[in-house]
Amino acid sequence: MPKKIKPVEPVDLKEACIQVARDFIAEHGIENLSLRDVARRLGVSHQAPYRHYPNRDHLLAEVLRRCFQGFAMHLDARDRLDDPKADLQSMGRQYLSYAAQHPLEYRLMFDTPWPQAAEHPSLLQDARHAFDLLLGVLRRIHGTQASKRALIELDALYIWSSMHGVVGIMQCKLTDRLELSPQVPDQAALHVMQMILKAMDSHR
Amino acid sequence: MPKKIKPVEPVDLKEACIQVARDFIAEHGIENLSLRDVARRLGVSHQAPYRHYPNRDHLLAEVLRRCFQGFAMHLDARDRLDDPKADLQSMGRQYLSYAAQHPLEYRLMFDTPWPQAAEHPSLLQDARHAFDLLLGVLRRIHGTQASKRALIELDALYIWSSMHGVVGIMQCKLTDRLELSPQVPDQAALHVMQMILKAMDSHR
DNA sequence: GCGACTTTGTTGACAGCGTCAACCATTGTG
DNA sequence: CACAATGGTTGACGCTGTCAACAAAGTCGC
Repeated sequence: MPKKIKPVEPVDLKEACIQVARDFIAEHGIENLSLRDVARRLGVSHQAPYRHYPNRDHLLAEVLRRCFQGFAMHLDARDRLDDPKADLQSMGRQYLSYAAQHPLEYRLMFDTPWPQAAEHPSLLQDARHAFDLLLGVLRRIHGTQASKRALIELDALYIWSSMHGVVGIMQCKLTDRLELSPQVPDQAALHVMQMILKAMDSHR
Repeated sequence: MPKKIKPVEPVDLKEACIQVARDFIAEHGIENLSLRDVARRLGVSHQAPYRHYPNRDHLLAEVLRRCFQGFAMHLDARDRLDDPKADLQSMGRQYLSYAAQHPLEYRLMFDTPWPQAAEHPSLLQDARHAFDLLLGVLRRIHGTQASKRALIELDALYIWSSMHGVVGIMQCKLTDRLELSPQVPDQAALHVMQMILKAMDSHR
């Protein structure tokens, strides 16, 4: 399977590596990705990518960054609604649809130990940008007073946690294996969103 | 570092492999664990473990199973309280303390792609047992009528999701990197538990 | 124009990995 | 005693990431 040679003569090998790596990960997940395979698919020697990335992790970090950009764009492309709580729901649905459409990228972003993040500040920045989208919606709900800042961040972490958790549980198909009631898996994500809104409603 | 030879002559190499693997994972995480290293630490040839495990994943599955057993025991060792909601909180705290004390095992159980679960039914069984502890507490809250079964399972998934999510976010130290308000990281887990209880309180 | 230097890519090596195959030692059991 | 099973060893294979040396081509100072 990894023999699919693509004898391109890329204008920019650096960029081509990222693209090939993204495609591979989207199809087969990150675990079996190797730099040598990337090189092979580009019809280039196994060391060529090393001219552009000091090591595997740096390529990974760049791929990860692109994923976060795509993720943020996906969230941004939601149906925007005037009512902030309705907008939060819309964002939640969009979060779920991203996870459903790009399960492997999702896992890469949120379930894979990051390559020494300190060494990749721009990665951090793009991740932060995605998080800011959530903070933005919450600011519309709670207001922008400085006193609310901590509350907003706590709610953001809570919402993110819950959504991330349910996606993770759905993705590893644990639901199948725990012998739950038949309708439960389908409803789980929705239920989580309802619970989040309930908890938000009873806010001080 | 992996040169630490331990020339034991174990009564049971099969068991010793598990123990060494567990120790290694608890100390260095799973990513760098290799069967050859396990063998080396046991002062045994690199193929010896293959007499007892057909491949790497089968050893991993066994390690994972032990982790779930330990995890369930930890949850079971909580302060048991008569009030079911207080007991749920107690369980939540215990969940957090497990994650704090055994971060690498925790990640192994919940953030690592499982070795083809279908092939390891006993692993599934032990994971299920841990989940049952949560279901048990929720049954004390919601009652045991059959009509409540789906609701209980949905709540269980929700609670698990939220707790798992916040642990994951705390563990990958994202909180440090998102430039949150200083007090937020400390309060995050607590806040999530409060939100869970709020959502549960406003139940139909 | 030309040498020096940089950029980009190639080839070849090395050690570590999981795994397969063949072989050896011990230990019951018929 | 023969024999098979059990548990361990040695050696190989192809894969990986990475290091080192080298080659070709472009770029700059003079």
